[in-house]
Amino acid sequence: MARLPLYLRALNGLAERGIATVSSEDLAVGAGVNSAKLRKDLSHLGSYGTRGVGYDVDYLIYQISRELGLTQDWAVAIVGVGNLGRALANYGGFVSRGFRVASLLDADAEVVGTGIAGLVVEHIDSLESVIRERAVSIVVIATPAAAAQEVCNRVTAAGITSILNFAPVVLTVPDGVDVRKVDLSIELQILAFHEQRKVTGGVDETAAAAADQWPGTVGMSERNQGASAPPRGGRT
Amino acid sequence: MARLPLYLRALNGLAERGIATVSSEDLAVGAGVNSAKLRKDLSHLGSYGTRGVGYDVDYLIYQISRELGLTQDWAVAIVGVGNLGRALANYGGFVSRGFRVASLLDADAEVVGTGIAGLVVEHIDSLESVIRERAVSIVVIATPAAAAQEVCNRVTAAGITSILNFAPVVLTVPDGVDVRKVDLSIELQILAFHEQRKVTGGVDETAAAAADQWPGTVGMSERNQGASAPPRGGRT
DNA sequence: GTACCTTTGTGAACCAATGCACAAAGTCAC
DNA sequence: GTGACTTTGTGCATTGGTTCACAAAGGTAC
Ligand SMILES: NC(=O)c1ccc[n+]([C@@H]2O[C@H](COP(=O)([O-])OP(=O)(O)OC[C@H]3O[C@@H](n4cnc5c(N)ncnc54)[C@H](O)[C@@H]3O)[C@@H](O)[C@H]2O)c1
Ligand SMILES: NC(=O)c1ccc[n+]([C@@H]2O[C@H](COP(=O)([O-])OP(=O)(O)OC[C@H]3O[C@@H](n4cnc5c(N)ncnc54)[C@H](O)[C@@H]3O)[C@@H](O)[C@H]2O)c1
Repeated sequence: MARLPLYLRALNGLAERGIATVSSEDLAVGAGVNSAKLRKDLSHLGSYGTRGVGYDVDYLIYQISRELGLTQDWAVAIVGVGNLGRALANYGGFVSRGFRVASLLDADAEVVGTGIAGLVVEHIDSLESVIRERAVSIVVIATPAAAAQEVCNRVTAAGITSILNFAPVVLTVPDGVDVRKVDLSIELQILAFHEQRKVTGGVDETAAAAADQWPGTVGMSERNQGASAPPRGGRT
Repeated sequence: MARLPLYLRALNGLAERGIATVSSEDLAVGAGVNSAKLRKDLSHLGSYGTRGVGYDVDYLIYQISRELGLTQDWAVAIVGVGNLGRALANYGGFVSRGFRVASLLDADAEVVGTGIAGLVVEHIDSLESVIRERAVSIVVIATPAAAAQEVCNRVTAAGITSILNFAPVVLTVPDGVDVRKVDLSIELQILAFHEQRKVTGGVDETAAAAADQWPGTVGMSERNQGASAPPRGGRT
């Protein structure tokens, strides 16, 4: 379940503050979810709670870590060492959670060879050998959008089945490969959407009126001009 | 709907390639969703398609942009100019989508005053005045976790109702405030979870065996050994 | 003008996830 | 030891979202 990391984060916070036991209710608040949902999620791992008392924090941390596979170290390679790649490389939050940055790779000769976060940036040509020799199992793609699919093809061909993609494109991958994407622009757009709703009290007031005046080239007048870029190829 | 930005991204890609019309089927592939879902989503905005032909790309871009509130400019302030804050400030993808970075703010005297992406980092003390004077409507929090709630309190008090949070904490906010969070560690943990499943063919093989040997303090002897580590500490 | 073909928009079935509510289980105080 | 209290684990109804499938709508060709 995708919420386990959230619980883990909350539990770690409790452990740091020296709290030994927590009820589903309190933990749910800390993780920002409903307590019934939390209990149901945890019950899928087994019966690790004690009725009348709650859950033992350390023990639950261990069980969730095990379930998530965090009891082992994962080698991660970051491809594309630009603004974002550098930030990721310097981020301490990965290492502390069992993710080890095993390699930084880039195509730019200016960047290759420079040192970042204790690593030397390697050339993208060595991608396959790095993956093989350092047992990399997760690849982070932080290249420009145009290069992402190409990088993706190479890493999947090299046997990688877990990819975290920051480039704003939908990656096409073989079956069995997991891709998770993070698109910050999309997050902002969703916020803007809600923000707009708050201001106008719904798009139906000012905007709907403006909806009809389409400033675009032709509108869809006579025959959708260039339109119908023959769907289905040039099948007509 | 949270998928509109995805469609918009795919549409922009089509527009750049000079494609004037697209069917729901093709667009769905480009956005990585089911075509029926896409049609249903779009029908919520109104009837903007043409049966037998599809959707006019430019017109649909306009309609979705309007729905998302992207026809106006949004002023964004980034609080916390560390590794991540700098990457965000340098990212061109925001500006091109109608988001303007109006201010960079930080608490560190070393950082305040330095120039990044054409802006000068300002001191966090001026947070409220910056928000007010530059009509900031969205705040991005990229501070360490410990400072996030405090920053959040201040910006909500200043009237902000849209926050994008990168710090790994659950923010508590007044009603009516939207918070979206991005936690990269969580993304990696989810990948690790699936990766582990692939390798072991389910946690029930090797791991379940290991489940009972809890290395924690007490170990739980007598009843239901592994399970139920004496909640409430080493209370025995 | 007519017949055919493509694609939309949507009713209806389906599925998964959510939340409620409560009995069972265990703790704590005395 | 006993009884009251707390909290888990889960059956069940509900909700929301996804997918199927198809009639209606419009375009294209001749
Ligand atoms: N910076 C951000 O805050 C941010 C936010 C959202 C999304 N993104 C996305 O993340 C990606 C990276 O952003 P960025 O700001 O770091 O861009 P950037 O241009 O600063 O960095 C991209 C890096 O990738 C390298 N690269 C290009 N082609 C490559 C290839 N084929 N193989 C390996 N490396 C290659 C470049 O040399 C460069 O160092 C982009 O797709 C961007 O849209 C970035
Ligand atoms: N760097 C990453 O790739 C990454 C990935 C995931 C999550 N995060 C999270 O994003 C946040 C920032 O990460 P980072 O790597 O940029 O950290 P960082 O330490 O490099 O930067 C944090 C910045 O915030 C400033 N700051 C501290 N307290 C402040 C306050 N009260 N007001 C304003 N500014 C303040 C600091 O001066 C510093 O410049 C952290 O919470 C981190 O967990 C970062």
